[in-house]
Amino acid sequence: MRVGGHSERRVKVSLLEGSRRQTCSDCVVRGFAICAALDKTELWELANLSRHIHCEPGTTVFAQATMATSFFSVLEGVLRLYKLLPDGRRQIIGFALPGDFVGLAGSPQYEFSADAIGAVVLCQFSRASFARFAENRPRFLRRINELAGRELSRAQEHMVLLGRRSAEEKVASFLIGWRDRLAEIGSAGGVLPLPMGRLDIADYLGLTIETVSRTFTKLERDGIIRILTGGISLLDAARAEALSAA
Amino acid sequence: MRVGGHSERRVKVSLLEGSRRQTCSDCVVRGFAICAALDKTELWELANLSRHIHCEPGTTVFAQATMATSFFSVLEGVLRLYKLLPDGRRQIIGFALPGDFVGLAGSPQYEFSADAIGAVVLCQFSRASFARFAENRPRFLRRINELAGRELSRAQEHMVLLGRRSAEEKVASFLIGWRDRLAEIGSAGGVLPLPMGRLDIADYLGLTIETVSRTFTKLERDGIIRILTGGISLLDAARAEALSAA
DNA sequence: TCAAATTATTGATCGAAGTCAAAGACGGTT
DNA sequence: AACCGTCTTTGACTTCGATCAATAATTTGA
Repeated sequence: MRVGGHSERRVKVSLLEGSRRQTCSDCVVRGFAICAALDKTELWELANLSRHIHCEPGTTVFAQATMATSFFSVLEGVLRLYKLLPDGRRQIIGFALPGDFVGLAGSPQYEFSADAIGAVVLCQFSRASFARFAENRPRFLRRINELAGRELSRAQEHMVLLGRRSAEEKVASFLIGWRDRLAEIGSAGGVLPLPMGRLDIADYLGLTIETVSRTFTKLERDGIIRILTGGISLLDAARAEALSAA
Repeated sequence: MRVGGHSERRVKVSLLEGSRRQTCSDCVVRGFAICAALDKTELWELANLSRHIHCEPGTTVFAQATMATSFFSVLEGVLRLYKLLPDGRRQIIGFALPGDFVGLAGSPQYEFSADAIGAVVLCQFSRASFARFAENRPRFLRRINELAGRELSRAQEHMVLLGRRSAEEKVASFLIGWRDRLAEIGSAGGVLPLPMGRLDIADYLGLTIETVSRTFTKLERDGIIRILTGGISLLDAARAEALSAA
């Protein structure tokens, strides 16, 4: 039974149930995805290079060290992006949300793996045709730079978290960061859905599943969050932010 | 006195003593820096936007959260790039070597600080004029993408290191990675100069200075490295690589 | 609606890395 | 060459998070 008197049946939280469209011009992520930099004609051209794909929960979209033949833009759902060590240790390097562009790599192979958490819809481009399309479109190239810069900046913030923060700070930072990312893509507040499991959170934060679980429990005991099935509710955002900042 | 019978006076190792030129076309880093994508005319134009600056050891080139008015390309020496937490904890997110381009940020403020380790020569660009120069040069923009992608890929590898590797693996990975980066820019082998101090290494690896020192000593006891002042010699590269990979 | 499988929580114990403290080595200066 | 300040190494001890192990909650599927 849960500690702290919260043994009632947990409220179920779900996430990002959008409608599906088939044309780029009224795409769900049109405003903030890679294609935000394009005009109508270009959009139509790019549409002809793309196809939508639907992934079942748990599907691997692409695997580390395989040939990087495609790029993807997330339309719906969440991907976990991770790298594996030869002995099976896993580091999740990020979660991709609607609007995120995934698969850009320096090398001809993917440098990490990506799989679907829950159902996912992707916009797929062949690497070659995408590169050809981008080649002489400075506006588009600048847009790619912009997204890559944002990605890099997130990676740097994550290095600080992994290298220099305590377990409690890590979990609090994760919750605040997740909340902010959902807010960016326009998700409701109040309750925070966490579609990924504890193991994913652990592998994202460089912790074990037990430590994550204990830390969630501690945050709940301290009145900072309320644990729900499939998510949490942020009872004391200010305190969580304080933990997450310092 | 050193453990293991290595108490003789240590050999001093120094690094990257190149000659200085004032024109772009025979710049030391011409082959692999950002400007590798430019033709003669463009190079001349870009040269007019840049000035060389020399930094004393320890100088801060730019500080986190200040206005990002300039970009830099490293010509000689090494910069440490780091983020600070409010309470003073530091995470070094990378070392910038000759050819590296530094200061690209999503935001108008620098997202990390950079200071010189030893003497450093930089090629400085004003952000605004650099952006204007790049704006309509797809080749140049693609070059920026390429460098940013490499940077991102390094950051991802570093997240795995910080989140999922033991102290010994961290130190071994650092040494192998450093060796490979020096090799890329054409540095001699045999002895590996380490211009940064133990504290820098610790803050890069998410460890304390004591743990780094103990780990160096252990690697030396195990016959994998030999500790020299200002560097190490890799006695058993294969064993170090094994530690660093798995 | 119940049983099996999966995922999350909790407890007890262990160990890798951190902390505190002291000594040793090195580099610069006079 | 001797002194001073800084950086590095080593030792003793502590602690945070990992590991091992069991229980509880939730989901799935017949």
